[in-house]
Amino acid sequence: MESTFSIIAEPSRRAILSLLASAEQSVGDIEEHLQLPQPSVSKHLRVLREAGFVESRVDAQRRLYRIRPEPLMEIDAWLAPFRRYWSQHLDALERHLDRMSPPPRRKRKKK
Amino acid sequence: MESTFSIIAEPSRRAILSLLASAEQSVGDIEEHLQLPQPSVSKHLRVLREAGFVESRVDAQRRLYRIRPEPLMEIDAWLAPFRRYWSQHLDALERHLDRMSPPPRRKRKKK
DNA sequence: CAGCTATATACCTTACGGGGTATATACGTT
DNA sequence: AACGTATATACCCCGTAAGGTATATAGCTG
Repeated sequence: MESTFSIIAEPSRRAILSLLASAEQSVGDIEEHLQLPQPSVSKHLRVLREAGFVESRVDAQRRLYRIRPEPLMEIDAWLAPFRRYWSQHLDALERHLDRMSPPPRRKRKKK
Repeated sequence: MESTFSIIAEPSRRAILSLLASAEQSVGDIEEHLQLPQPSVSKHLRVLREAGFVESRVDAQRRLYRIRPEPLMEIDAWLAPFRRYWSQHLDALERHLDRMSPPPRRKRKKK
């Protein structure tokens, strides 16, 4: 687990980040909101912390986690060269997202 | 290998996409630019193609690959909720990138 | 201090994806 | 048709990361 990109490849980690986007949360808050086992949450938070996506502060026995934007900015920066393609496909995104929302179908080709 | 995000977790695939960002390329072109074995390039292209990141057209025995922006737009859209953090950290990104360029140190704690 | 709550870590197991190598397919050239 | 080039696919192997379970650590409360 090295790169910034592989960190956010994990769905639970993206969910955690999205949750933290609105506000600081404790481990327990995350556990409850996302319905994940506590050790799992802690493990993901460790990965996110070590990669700089989040930082924590202590509040009694809890740790409150919050977003650190730098790694996300890095991803945003990586996208820059592709933005010139955006314009032509203004509405194609919605269709794409619709098509992608059902479980990504595995293609069994040439049976 | 399902999600849009896990696709771009792979460094070679990101390199391929970056290469295609500037212009359409054949498999051989990619192979040579990135110094990757040909089967590896073909395999990555297959993954990228099935996930909608690229499309190909035929030119004699070659296949010319080009970017399809939708999945990248999806990532861009996912970043939206975090953009409100950008402003405070205008220059923090550079320092972050500097700090991250050497191999991400694995922490061996409590031996 | 004992016991409770909150969080972190260690350990085991398993699945999956990527690298490498060999081979198949498709088209082009002579 | 035979051969060469371009690309795709099949197969095997291995590392690694995620899930689950158990346990350790830290702080609070009585």
